[in-house]
This record gives sequence, C-alpha cells and structure tokens, in this order.
Amino acid sequence: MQVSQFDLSAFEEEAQEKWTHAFESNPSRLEKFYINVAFPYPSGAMHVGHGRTYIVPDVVARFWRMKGRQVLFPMAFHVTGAPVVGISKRIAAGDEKTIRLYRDLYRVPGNVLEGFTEPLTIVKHFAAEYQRVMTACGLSIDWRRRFITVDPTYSRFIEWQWKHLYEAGHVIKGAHPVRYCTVDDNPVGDHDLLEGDKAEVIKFTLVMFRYGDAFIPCATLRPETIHGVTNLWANPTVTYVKILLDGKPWIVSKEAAEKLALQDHTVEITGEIKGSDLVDKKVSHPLCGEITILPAEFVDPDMASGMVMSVPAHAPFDYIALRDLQQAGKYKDIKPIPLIKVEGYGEVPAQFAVEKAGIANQMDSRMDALTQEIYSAEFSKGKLFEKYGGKPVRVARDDVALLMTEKYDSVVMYEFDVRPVVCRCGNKVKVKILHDQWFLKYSDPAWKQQVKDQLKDMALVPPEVRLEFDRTVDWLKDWACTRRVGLGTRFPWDTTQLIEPLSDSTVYMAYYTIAHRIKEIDSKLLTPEVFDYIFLGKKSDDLPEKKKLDAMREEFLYWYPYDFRFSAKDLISNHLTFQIFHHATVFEGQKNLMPKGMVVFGMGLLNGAKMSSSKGNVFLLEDAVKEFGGDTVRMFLMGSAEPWQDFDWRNELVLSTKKQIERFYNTVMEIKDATGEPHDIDRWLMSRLQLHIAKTTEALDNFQTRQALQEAYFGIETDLKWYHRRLPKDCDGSRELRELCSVWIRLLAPFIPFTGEHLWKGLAGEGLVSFAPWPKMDAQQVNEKAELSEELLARTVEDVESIKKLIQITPRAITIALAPQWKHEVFRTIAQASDKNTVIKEIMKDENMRKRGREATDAAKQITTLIHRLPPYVVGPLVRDPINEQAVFEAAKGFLEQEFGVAIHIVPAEDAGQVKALTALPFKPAIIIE
RNA sequence: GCGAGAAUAUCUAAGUGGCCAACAGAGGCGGACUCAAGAUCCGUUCCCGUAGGGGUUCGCAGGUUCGACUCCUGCUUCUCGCACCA
Repeated sequence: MQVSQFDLSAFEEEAQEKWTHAFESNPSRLEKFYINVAFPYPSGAMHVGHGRTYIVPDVVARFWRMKGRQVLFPMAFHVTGAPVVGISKRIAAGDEKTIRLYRDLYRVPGNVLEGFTEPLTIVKHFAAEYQRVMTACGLSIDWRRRFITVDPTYSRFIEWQWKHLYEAGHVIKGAHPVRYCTVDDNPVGDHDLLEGDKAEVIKFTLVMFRYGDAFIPCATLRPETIHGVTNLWANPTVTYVKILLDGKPWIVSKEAAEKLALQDHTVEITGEIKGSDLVDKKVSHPLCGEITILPAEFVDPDMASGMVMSVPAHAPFDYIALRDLQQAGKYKDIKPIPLIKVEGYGEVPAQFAVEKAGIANQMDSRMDALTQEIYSAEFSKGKLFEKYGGKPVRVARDDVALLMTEKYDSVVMYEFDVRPVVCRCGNKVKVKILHDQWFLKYSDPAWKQQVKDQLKDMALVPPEVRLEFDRTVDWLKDWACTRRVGLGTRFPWDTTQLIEPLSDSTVYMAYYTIAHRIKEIDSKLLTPEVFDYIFLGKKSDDLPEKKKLDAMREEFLYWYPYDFRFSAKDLISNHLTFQIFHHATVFEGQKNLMPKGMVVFGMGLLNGAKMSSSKGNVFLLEDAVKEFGGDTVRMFLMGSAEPWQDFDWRNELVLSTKKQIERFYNTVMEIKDATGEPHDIDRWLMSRLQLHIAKTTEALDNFQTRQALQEAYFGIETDLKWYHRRLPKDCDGSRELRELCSVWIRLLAPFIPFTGEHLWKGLAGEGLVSFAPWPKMDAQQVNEKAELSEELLARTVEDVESIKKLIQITPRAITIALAPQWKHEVFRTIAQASDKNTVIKEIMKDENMRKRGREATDAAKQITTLIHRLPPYVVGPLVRDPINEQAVFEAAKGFLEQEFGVAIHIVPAEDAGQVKALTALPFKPAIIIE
C-alpha cells in the first residue's frame, strides 16, 4: 500500500487501531469538559440524520480535547419503553411491513431476525450496530461507560432517583383518561394507531334528562345551552339499551354502555329499547322543563351517549333537522329558544347563519364549518340573556356544568373529538380512566420556578430556543409516569407498573461518571444509601465496598455538572425540560451540580424530503461511511449547515466534499516539505493564518461547525492559492509552509480526524493529532502592513482585469499612477472627521488646498465616497499607519508583469502626463491601459 | 387552532442600519492542461455598459430613516412542538 496515496479507508483503519482505548477518559490534573448527547433508542439502523446528532458533539469533544481539557464524551443506549415490544410482536405475528423494514432496509440477517420475537434481542442487536457505526464515524467516545437502561445497576440508580422525587412530593397518584384498546387490553400510544392520531380526549358533561324513573343522558360541550333545549334526538334505527349505571337506571346506546364501563362506572345491561319506541316520548330536566324526543337518523350511537339534546337556536345541525321535520308538517309547535346574545348573528344565531349561507339541508358540506363558527363566536363574544344570569358564555359554561354536577345528577364522560380512532389491531379505541396512575407533578408552581431559575443560569445554544424552553415550563402539566407494558424499571410503590421511559432518562448524565466503576459492584448491594453517598456525599453506616464508593464519589465530583448536553429540537418540550426538573430535585440546593448548557439541533432532510424509516426515505449511515468515507460524512454534515439549522443530505454534494478532503490532502503532501527562503508574501500568509486560527477557534467555541470549516478549510485554501500566484515562477514555497501545514492539519482534525491522523503522522512523526495542542494565534506574526499591501495589490489587479475585459484591446503597457501626498492627507482628515458634512469645508480652509481649487473639492468628494466603500479593517489601519504605495507596487512589479504579460509603469500621478491619472486616489491608483 | 422559529440569486447559505449586487461552497458555462476523460488551475454566472461605472434586487404589502437584506406593522408560505410517545 502506498502511503502517499489518498485512501480514506486505509486512513480509517490506521487511525481506528490507535484510537481503540485512546478516548477512555479519567479524572486528571487538567480542567474537565463534560459533554453528552441524548442517548439513542436502538430499534433500527442509524441513518445519516443520526450521524449528525452524534458527530457534532464529537467535533466539539475533539476541539476541547485539543484545547487541553480532560474531555468526557460517553454513550449509552435507551431501551426502556414499549416500541420494541410492539415490533417484536409484529415480527412474531409475521407482519409483512415490519419484516420488510428490518430485513430489507435495515438488512438484518435472517438468523438474527428470527430472534427478534424477543424485544430485548432487538435493542441489543442494534445497540451493538450503533456502537460499530459510531466507531466507524470516528466518534471519540469512552466506551467503558456504555450501559443499557435495563441493566440491574441502572435500575437501582433509577429507584434511588425516584425515592428523592417521591420524598420531595413530586410523585402523586391519580386517575387519568387514556386511549385504550379493549382487545389488547392496553393503553394505545400515537404510534400504535391506525387512524385518528390527531384525536383528542374531550371532557363532556352528560345532561341527565328524566324519562320515567330512568335517566337519558345527553353529552354536551355546551351545558349552558340547557335553557334553549327544545327536544332530544334519538336515532329510530338504533336499538338502545337499558342499563343500571352504578345502580341507577339509564338509557344509552350499546356503544355508550361499553364506554361508560371503562370510565369508572359499573354497568349492567338490563334490557333493550328500540329508538323508534323512544320517539315522541316525553323527558324532562329541571332547567328546561318537559320536552319531546324526536327522531333523527344523524344521531350516531357511537358518539358519546348516543342521545343528543337539541338547541335549534344555537346549533345549526339541530336547527336544520327541526326545520326538515317541520317542512314535512310535523312538530310545528316547537320554536327555537334563543338564550345567547352574540353581535352580528341576529336574534337566532343558528337560523341566521344557516339562512345567510343558504344551506338547504343537513348534507351540506359547510355544516361543520358553520357549527364551528357559531361555537367560537358565542364562546368568545356571546352573553347569556339577562333572565339566565347575563354572564359571558365562557363563564356561564363552567357555572352551569358545576351546577348540573352538584344538583342535577350530571356526570363527566370522555370522548374523542375526532373519530374514528382505530388501534393497529383493528379494534376501535375507547377512552378509559386508568386508576393507580402515577404522575410527576410538573404542574407544581414551586417546582416550575426552580426550573426557571436554573434555565436563567444555563447557556442555551442557539439563544432563540430560550423562549421555547420558558414556554414549555409554563405549559407542562402533570406527566403520567408509570406504564403497564414495555421494558423498564419497576415502579417502587406499585411493582406491577414500570417507570415510563422518558421519566427514567433524566439524570443518567450523572450515572455516566461512574458507569464503568459501578459494574464491579453487585447490583443487590446498591441501596439508595449507596447512591446518596456517591452523588450527594451523605454518609451512612455499613456502606459496602467503601473504597470503590469513594473512588466513584471522587470521579463524580470531578466530572459533574456536565458542561453541555446536545439534542435535537423536538425534545425541548419534553426530555430536555424534564431533565432540569429532575436535576433540580435530586441535586436540590447544590447549584454547582446543575446542568450548565444545552445545544439544540435542527432536523435532517434527505434530498429535500423529511427522513422517515417507515417511508423508506433514509440513507443508512453505515452505507454513507462505506461509500464516501467517515471523514467525508463528518465534513459534509458539519459544513452544510450550523448544528441548529435543518440540513439536507444529497449524495452529489457529498461527493464534492470528498474531493475537497482529497485536495487538502494533496496540497499538504505537496507543500509540507518545502524548503525555500521566505519572501515578503510569506509574512502575509502567516499573518493571514493567525486570523484563520482566531476565527476558527471562535466559531468552535460557539459550536458553529459550518463557520469553523469555512475559516479552517476554505479560508486557508484561498490564501494558499493567492500565495502560489504571488510566488516568483522559479520558487515553490518556503519552509514556513511546514508550520502552516501543522496548523492546518490541527484546525481540521476535529472534522476529519482520520485524514488528520495520517497527515500528522507524516508531519510530526509521533503522537496523535487527536491530542495535539490546538493552534494558538500568534500576535507576533500578525502583520497589518503586509495584509494591507496585499489588499491594495489584489484590488488593483481586480480593477485592471475588469477594465481589460471591457475595453477588449490587447494592451501594450499598463501604467499605475499613484495619488499624490496631499490626497492621502485629505483621506486621513475625512476618515477621522466626526461630521462628514462639514469636513470638506474645513479642508478647503487650508491655504494649500485652496490653491488647488476645483481639483481639491472633487478629490474630497471622491475620497468621501471611497471611505464609505472601503471596509473598516482597511480604513482604520490606513489612517493610523499609511502604507507606501510606491514601494508596494515596485515590489510587485515582477508579479504584475507576469500576470498581465506586459510592461508595467509605476509613476506618481502628476508625472503620468495623462488626464486619467489625476483620478488616482489613496488605495485606488489610476490605471491607464494602452 | 395554540406555542417557537424560518423565508436571500440555480441549489446550500453568510449577512441585525451605510463596508452590499450581497462572504463561501455546490452546480452551470467558457478557457488552460490532456490523445481523451477525471483531477487540478483560471475566468464567468441579475440586467446594461469599449475604463474600474450605472440600473433593478434579498417571500408579499406598507411604515420608520438622510440611508434597510438588516428595525416596525400586516399578510402569505414553510419547519418543529402541542405530551403520556421515543
């Protein structure tokens, strides 16, 4: 194998071998820097989107390591929760779609796939895959600390954490309505839904109408409209059931009976009654008196109780249904009873709206929108009539609901706002009230305040996310924190339940600090007292393995708190905020152990479309590394956008990134052994290099990987091109270039560490670039004058070229005419003037200036414009310490003649003998092409 | 609907009051090298222009200012989140 050849995969192999244990990090005399990422849930193969999530922190880790910090970058795997349980079931059941995903897209070998009927096998398989691919990407992780969240030791740690949450009063027990599948006998999450994932659980009030000695309940979101009820609707084609609900006789639809049984009621079916038999019967309610049941086939037995109360004055559906009956000559004596006054909707809002829209019948597609419109208008602007209390609707609604619940037998019923809601198993999902449901009381204002205080002290990147965090804290309600299915740690106060997966991954960053050491202790010995000692320093008697515990305590104190946590932005509204809540409790009163900062990422796109495993729109990270190389993948992901912006993966763009790395490699190989004597231009090059060092460092300090690459790669490359152009023909670079290579390799090493290691070996011989010192800007080498001179020269060359292009003649000679001294003085005066309007007058007061008359005023005006156009980094130095333009051009004469292939004359403007020469200005000589 | 962001030339994208016709990269076009291709290098890439200039631009419509890509108001479109799920 030829070492001089650019062969990324060879570099990778070579570096991998040296890195095997290199990034295992232990406490040392150095100052620490601890970063971590939200750990992955390994239920499938990694795609390039995952790649960036872990490569950004790796670049940061490598940067700080080179800056001389003791860096900790650990990784673990989150395997608790329900998804893999579902996946394993589906695979066991032979579900084609799932099997295809795992067999074809993730390319799981057949014999391995067979084992996927066991959930733990899936996550263990992919955790191993993750580690393999992460390593292939060059992630500088301390793998000794790896764990998975069902390790017994980890479970002991979770139990300890929860003990503190519980003792602080943050863990409470309650009842909770959930989506529930009666076939699976389990709550149903979003991803388990076939249909209706947007459906919300709505709390309805059942208005209880008396029918003989039984109740007929009608569900409503608008209990205040009870005063306007003119009738009930029953579906004559439906068979209703008579039930005993908590011992009381009710009449509801069959579906409703099943639903109510799931919502804290005992339900016993005692008989049936046809809908048609209910029609024309009388019912009554204390707030609306006696009314009649009317027939309506639009009544859906699967919606709430299956019976509907009719308020034709305010509900368009009711209004039309009644109108239709009346047009058929029936129930002519029923009149809509308005009860809400709302601006702009006439006396009877439903009638007004229906007639205005010209709606002919119930089937009109605009009915839903119309209903919504009236509902919103009445809620926001409506007021009840004086005889009903005169309150705004938004107040009256709650008042009436409360009154009904307290005095008129109303109960609550939960139902979805959108239907159908269908489980993956095909069954209709219902709402069930779960008891023995435990919550984390994120609603607690005192706890929220602790989090807000902490957020104020945290560094958030990018700063715009701060507002989103603040809003999230305000908005968080109690979080159901126990589950009945899935993998996880048993809930200590009810061991039939598990701790919910988001709730068990909130302080594990502390666990990383001791993860490799705690493996040596039998998990049975890990009582809460042990963790109290390790993390909180609380001493107690009979602690086991005291020596080991002391070492852990020491290591924890060395690393903690973490400096930065990295995660994608979709976790702001849960995980990233939860972890602050939990830290606030577990480490209460220990400000010095609270998280210091967070960096939030954007999302990934593939060829402009969202990456999605289920849609097959993914590019596996491993394939990317194989096809393009680890360094290429890294550099592309870091360079195409800043971490918090969304990025788009396109293979054709990645390919050109690979060429760039190769170009870098070849350039370094060409110039690293140059031995020539330094020229003036070398001073310029080394001066520019200092600027790139400073800017790259600043960018990486701020996590701007793209900006850093711009400086470290393209900035230096562009300078080198100019350098080579400026070099005399017979010269191919000075020995200064070796230093430049050394700096350049190190600046790029965090991004392309494989190529970096290879080149570093060739240059420095010993040691790893991963631990080489980060380049420091050397102020001694900054040469303002050299930079200014080159700027002048480059601008002049540019001007000559643009003139040449326009006039399209073959020049015979080029004259560069330099501005006279007095113009330089004018330049200085104007540049320093505070008032640009009066400065020209000031200048013209001068005796010598006045002598020049018109020429001086014109020059002053042109110079004013010029100063506006020049960047401050030119004007400033020019004022402080002007350059000798004559000398600059004389020194570059050879270069200019070589560039343009003609004789170059450099003369003072006065001596040029040409009108054009008089337009010469400071930093902008007149150019005369002949 | 609610909350948080975003909109710049063919694409990615820098740019928070005058350094801006707008950094950089990619792509396109032209040229050099080459038998040729690739790589590399040079030029060009809003419109006009035989002298370094002028014109029209930064989602749309207004406003503030001597001056706006940059600040304010309204609108449109897109992304993320809206939970018991990782």
